[in-house]
Amino acid sequence: MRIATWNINSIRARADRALAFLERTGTDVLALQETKCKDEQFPREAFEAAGYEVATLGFSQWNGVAIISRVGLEDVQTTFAGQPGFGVEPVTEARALGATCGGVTIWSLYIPNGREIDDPHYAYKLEWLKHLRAQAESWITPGTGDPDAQIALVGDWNIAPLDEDVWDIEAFAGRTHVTPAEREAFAAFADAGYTEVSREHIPDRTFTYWDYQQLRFPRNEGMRIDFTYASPALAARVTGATIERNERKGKAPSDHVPVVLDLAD
DNA sequence: ATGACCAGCTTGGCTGGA
Repeated sequence: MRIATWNINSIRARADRALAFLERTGTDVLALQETKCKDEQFPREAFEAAGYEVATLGFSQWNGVAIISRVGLEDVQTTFAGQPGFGVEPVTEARALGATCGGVTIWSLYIPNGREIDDPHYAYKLEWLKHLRAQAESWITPGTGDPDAQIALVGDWNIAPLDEDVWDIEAFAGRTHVTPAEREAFAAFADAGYTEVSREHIPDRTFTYWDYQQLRFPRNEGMRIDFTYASPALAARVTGATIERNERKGKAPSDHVPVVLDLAD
């Protein structure tokens, strides 16, 4: 089975790219982030015509996640327990969508950006990750969950875990995505029993995001912020991973590219 | 060329992205 995650940066602007990607790579399950549309605006028919089922979560033009599967799409969940909202009167955002596809529970995750270190969105980001981690741990803990569960936490984590995950760490002084607190929040998923399964298959300094501005892509000045955490039972099935760098080329690309994961049958 | 932001909505100048 082949699963992939991609921050598409508007599904309406790039449905053709997503369809071509599915056909070209033979991906069975695609988790999307930043679909940037309400559920009723999602171009689901195009994917259904290609033989996929579609689950979407979109409240407005911001955020938005989806799962597209041709190996079943069951038990759709539109939040995780305890998912924080943003604001004084917390508003839940469209950032987490779970579904079971071919026996694997896939969570399409769009972790909050954080904006600036002194912005309330930064504290929100850390809180969001803390609660997701607590739930993810419970899902594979005996008693509250199933130690044999096959769970994939995939998406745009908006964190560069290592200095080599950005083109120039000195350019990120005082910025989000590289702070110790964010990196600790990311590493906490490993402490909870999950393994980030893409890195061992992909060379260092292979990026998943390049800003549209300042020739960042031609200069390969990017960031690696899209990751795939797997539960123990799922991690044991991973046979390979790729970053689809060529998806950043051509007409009207997303600023992120897909991360593809291959699983043994 | 991989080339000097892009998306959506309020449709024209904002916000959000990272």
